[in-house]
Amino acid sequence: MAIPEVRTLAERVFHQLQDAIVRGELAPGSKITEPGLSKTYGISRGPLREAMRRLEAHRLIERVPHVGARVVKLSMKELLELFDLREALESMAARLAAENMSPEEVQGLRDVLALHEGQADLKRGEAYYQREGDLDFHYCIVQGSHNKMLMNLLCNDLYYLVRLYRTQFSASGTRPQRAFVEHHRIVDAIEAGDAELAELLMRRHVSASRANVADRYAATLEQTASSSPSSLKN
Amino acid sequence: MAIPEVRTLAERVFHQLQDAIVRGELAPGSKITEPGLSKTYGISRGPLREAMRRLEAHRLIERVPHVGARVVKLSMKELLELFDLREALESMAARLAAENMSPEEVQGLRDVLALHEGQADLKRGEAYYQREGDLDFHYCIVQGSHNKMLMNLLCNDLYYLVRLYRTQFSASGTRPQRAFVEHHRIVDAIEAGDAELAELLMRRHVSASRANVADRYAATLEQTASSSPSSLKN
DNA sequence: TACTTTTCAATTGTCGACAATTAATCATGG
DNA sequence: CCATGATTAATTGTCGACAATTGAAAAGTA
Repeated sequence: MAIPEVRTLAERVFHQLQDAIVRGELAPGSKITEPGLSKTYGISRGPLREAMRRLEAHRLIERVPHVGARVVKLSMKELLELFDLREALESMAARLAAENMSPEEVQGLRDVLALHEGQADLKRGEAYYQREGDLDFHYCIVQGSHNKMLMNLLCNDLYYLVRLYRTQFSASGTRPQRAFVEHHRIVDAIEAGDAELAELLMRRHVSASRANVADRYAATLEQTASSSPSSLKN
Repeated sequence: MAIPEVRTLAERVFHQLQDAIVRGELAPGSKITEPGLSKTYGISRGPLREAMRRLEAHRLIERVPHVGARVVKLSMKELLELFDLREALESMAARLAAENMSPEEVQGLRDVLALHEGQADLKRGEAYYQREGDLDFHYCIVQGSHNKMLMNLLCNDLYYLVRLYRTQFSASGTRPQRAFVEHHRIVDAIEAGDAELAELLMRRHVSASRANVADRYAATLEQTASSSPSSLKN
């Protein structure tokens, strides 16, 4: 993930915390105290609080005045809502990408797909890495939309939330082959400049991914019916 | 606008600054210094910096490390991008609203429309207040989607940007009657539970609004062709 | 005069200390 | 034994001071 070079402590610790939360090193719902983090990262509370304010704006932590901050804990309901958002936004991105991407950019997309194809573990079920790759694919398309607002929204604001949900539900649930074919078809549509088709295919792609997550979650619910269904609340 | 009761200085000054920027009291592109604001609002730089970090995350100001912060200055390109976002998101909201709104909520929508209808200046061209009302209408529909992610995104993150653009381009350009009819038709579709139609109508509504803004801007551009076309850059 | 270098004032970044609020502990009474 | 209220420890909110960086004014040289 390569945290970019930063020039201030507040910025550095922001990225560090963001990463720690997304990776699950800071447990969801766990309380984070300023003196604690201050000691952990070796900085004073000033820049730390600034970093926390940014995390709060990005919805990675939740703060209550005079009480404290917690790593956001998510419900399946919200995860599905997030998928709905992505469906609306990424299908739009695909449409714009089909209209605006240059041949060079399309070639870049093809390269990304080829890279994934070479990934050995992709054909099998695991494919944790594929999740990254999958995201990179979506990343490229969003970039190809040439819509800065959309790029900021999806790649800066929502991206880390998506990764966080993924970690918290440990639902690296994949459907690699299927998704792979869909990716190819989407690129085909973009290359052909068929905006309408690209939009439709991306909408279906995200929707299918959502359904897949929902199904897997339902399955794990039944499996652990006896244990605490903690993720149900909210 | 009634700034909500806040329990900390940082939060209060955040809302104050947000309001000042959106209202145009802080000129777009103008540099804002911490000692200056600190004096203006009578607080120390600590909470002020936290407020600024939140404003930065909401894209109302832009910061450069060790240099300073400026009120965001916008281009017509970005405004149109923002409309594209709203088209995708609000049409989705309308669809969900048609599926999820209770009869009571629909009645609330009708009340909002009736309120606007009573507004005298609405029939004439000016109707600055209508913009507020128009937004309230959209607000209600977003709330009716019952999708918290969407509500946060549109009503907390993007709402102030929309208002800011509106102020900076002083494009209170309205098409009241037209928009009014469209609003009514959208509510009709929602009440009928016709999700598909509600989505389509909202999409057209936002799109028409976007076209209206673009046209007006093009007109003012031709009018002031001799003067400095400052809003063009970027 | 034009250009480089140096100085310097102003702003931002960071820190430690103090005040205010909270929630947890403990004591007290029913 | 439980409930209620006071006390206290810990955390958050706020502040002022100091260090670091920047941009511009001033001085010097060709």
